[in-house]
Amino acid sequence: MKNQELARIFGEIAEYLEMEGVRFKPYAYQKAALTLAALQEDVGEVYRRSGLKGLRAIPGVGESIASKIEEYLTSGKIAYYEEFKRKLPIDLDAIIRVEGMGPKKAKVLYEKLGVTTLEELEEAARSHKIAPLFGFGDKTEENILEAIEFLKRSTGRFLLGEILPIAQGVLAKLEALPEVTTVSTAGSLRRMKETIGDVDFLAISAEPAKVMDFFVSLPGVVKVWGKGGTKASVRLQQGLDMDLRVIPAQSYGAALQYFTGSKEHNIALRKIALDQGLKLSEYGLFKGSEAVAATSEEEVYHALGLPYIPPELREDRGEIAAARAGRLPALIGYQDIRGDLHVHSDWDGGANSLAEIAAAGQRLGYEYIGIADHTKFLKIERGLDEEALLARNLEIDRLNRSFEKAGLSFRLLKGCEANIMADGAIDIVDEVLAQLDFVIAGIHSHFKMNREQMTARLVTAMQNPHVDIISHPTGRIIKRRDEYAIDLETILTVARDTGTVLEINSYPERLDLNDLNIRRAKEMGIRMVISTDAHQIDQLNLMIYGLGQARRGWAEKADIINAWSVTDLLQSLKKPAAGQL
DNA sequence: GCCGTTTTCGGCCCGACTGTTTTCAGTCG
Repeated sequence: MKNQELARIFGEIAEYLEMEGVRFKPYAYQKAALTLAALQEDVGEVYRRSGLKGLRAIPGVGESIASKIEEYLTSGKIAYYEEFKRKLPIDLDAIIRVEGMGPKKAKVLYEKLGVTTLEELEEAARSHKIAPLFGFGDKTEENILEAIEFLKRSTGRFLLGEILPIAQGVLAKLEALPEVTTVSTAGSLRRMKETIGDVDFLAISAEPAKVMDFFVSLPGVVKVWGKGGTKASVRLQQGLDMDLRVIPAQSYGAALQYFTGSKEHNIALRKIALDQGLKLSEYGLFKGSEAVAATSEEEVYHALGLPYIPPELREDRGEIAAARAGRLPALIGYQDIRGDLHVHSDWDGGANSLAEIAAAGQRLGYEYIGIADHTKFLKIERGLDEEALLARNLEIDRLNRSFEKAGLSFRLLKGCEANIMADGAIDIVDEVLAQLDFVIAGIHSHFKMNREQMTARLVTAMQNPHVDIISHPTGRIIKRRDEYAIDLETILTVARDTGTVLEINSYPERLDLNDLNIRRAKEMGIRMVISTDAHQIDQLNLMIYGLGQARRGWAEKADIINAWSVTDLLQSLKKPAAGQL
C-alpha cells in the first residue's frame, strides 16, 4: 500500500513549493497528502479499478496530482519531486523540526551557507555564520542552537497512556483551586490521540494571576518557559511540556474548540464559517464584530449548522461531511463497557488469582471477565497446557457457582490466548478449545515472516472454527516495533467472512488495531472487542485507551462485543462446526 | 493545484508572536 509513501512525498513537495515562495500550491499538495494518509483504501487499488478518473475522485486530488500518483504507481518515481530534490538537496524533514526553522529560512541557509543537514546547521550556528545574514540575527542564531539542543534531548512524543494519568492529576489539582471556575484539557490529549506532544489546559478564573502562580509551582515542574497574565508554560521532570491558558468565560467554548483542534478540523470549520459570511477564531464565531456563538462548543457547532462533534472525531477525516448529513456515528461511550475478555490470571504469568480478578471486575461494575491465559507454547509466560486449562476451568466453575449463590450477576468466562504457530496452527488441541467459552489467538513468535506467509498464517488461524478473536492483530509496538508484514485487506476480508472478532488491545504501547484500522474494520462490518490484556488487576483500568481509539475509529456499541450482555456476546461467537468436536 | 447547493475563474484559514525590520516576513499552533 503506497498511500503513506505518497503522502510523505506530497508533503515534501508542499515544503519545497513553500521554499520557492509559490503561493497556494503548497496548500493543495498538503491537502492531498493529508487525504492520502487517511485514505482507507489502497490508492493503488483505486487506480487499478478506476484509473485516473478514480484518483481524481479522491478529495484534493485533481488532474496534476492524479497523474503524479499514476507516475509513482507505474514507475516508482515522480520526476517533479526528483527535480526538487536535485535542485535543493536538503534534509528538510530534519531541519524544519528545529523550532523556528521553516522552509524559507532553510532555503536561505542552503543558498548562502550550503546547509543541507542538521549537523551542518548546528556547525553554521556555532561558528556564527548565521547571525550576519540578512533577515537573521544574534537571537535567531541562539534560538537555533537551543532548539537543536532540545531536539537532541527530547524523546519525541509521549504515549497517551504515559500522559493521561499525569494530566488528570494536574487537572484535579486545578479543579480544586477556589479561584478556578472551570478547567479542561484540550489538544491531542482531549482527542485521545495515541501519542501526545504536549498537554494543554484551559481554565476560567476571576483571578488568573493566582492560577498562574499555582501552575508554575506545581510539584514536578523543573522549568518555567514563560509566565504571563493569562498564559503559562512549564516543563515537568518527565520531559513533558504543559501549557495553561486562562480564558474569559464568554469565549471559553470557542477557545476550547480552537485549542482542541485538530488543526485540519479547525481549518475546515473556518471555511464553513466563511461560506456563511462568518468568521471563526479562538475568540468566537463572529458576524462582523458581533459574536454569534462563543461560550460553549455546542453553541459554536450549532451556529455553523452542525451537530456537536466529539473531540475524538475532529481530524478532518470526513466527520464534518457526516455531521452535515446527520450521519455522525453514535460513538461507543466511556461507560458502555460491560466486561473485559482478555485478562491473564496467576495460572499463567499473571499477578492475580481468579478470585481477585473477579472481585476487581465486580468493583468496576462489569458483568463478566474473560480469563485468557497464555497457552503452552509461550514458555516465558508459563503458558498452560491442555491439562492445566481444564483444571483452571474447574476452578472458574466453582467460583461462578459461588457468585450465583450470592445472587451476583457476574461471571468469569473460560478462555485462553493461544498461540498461532508459524503454519497457522493453534498450540492447543481442538477437544480442549471446544470446552472454552471463547478462544483468543495471537502471534507471539516468528515475527519476521514475509508478507505472504504471515498473511496466510493469520488466515489459517481465522479459518479455525474454534478461534473467536485475534489479539493485537497487526503486532505493532508504538515507537519500538513495526506491524508484522501483513496484507491487512485480506485479513479484514477473511475476518468478515469467517465471523472472527478483531481485538482493540488497550495496552498503551499497542493500541492495536489503531484508529484508522478500526474504522476500516467497522466499515466492513467486522465486530471488535476492546481488551486490556491485563496481567494484574490495576491494568483493568487501561480500558479507557482502547475505548479512546475505538471512538477515534468511529465505533458504535453495535461494533464492540464487550459492550453487549454476556448472552448476546456468547451467541455472537463462532460455533464449532459439527463433527469437529 | 484544487474547487464550486452562489462560482469553470478567482478565490484559497486565523491570530499571535518573534526577530528582524522601519512596516513586515516567517513561523507556530
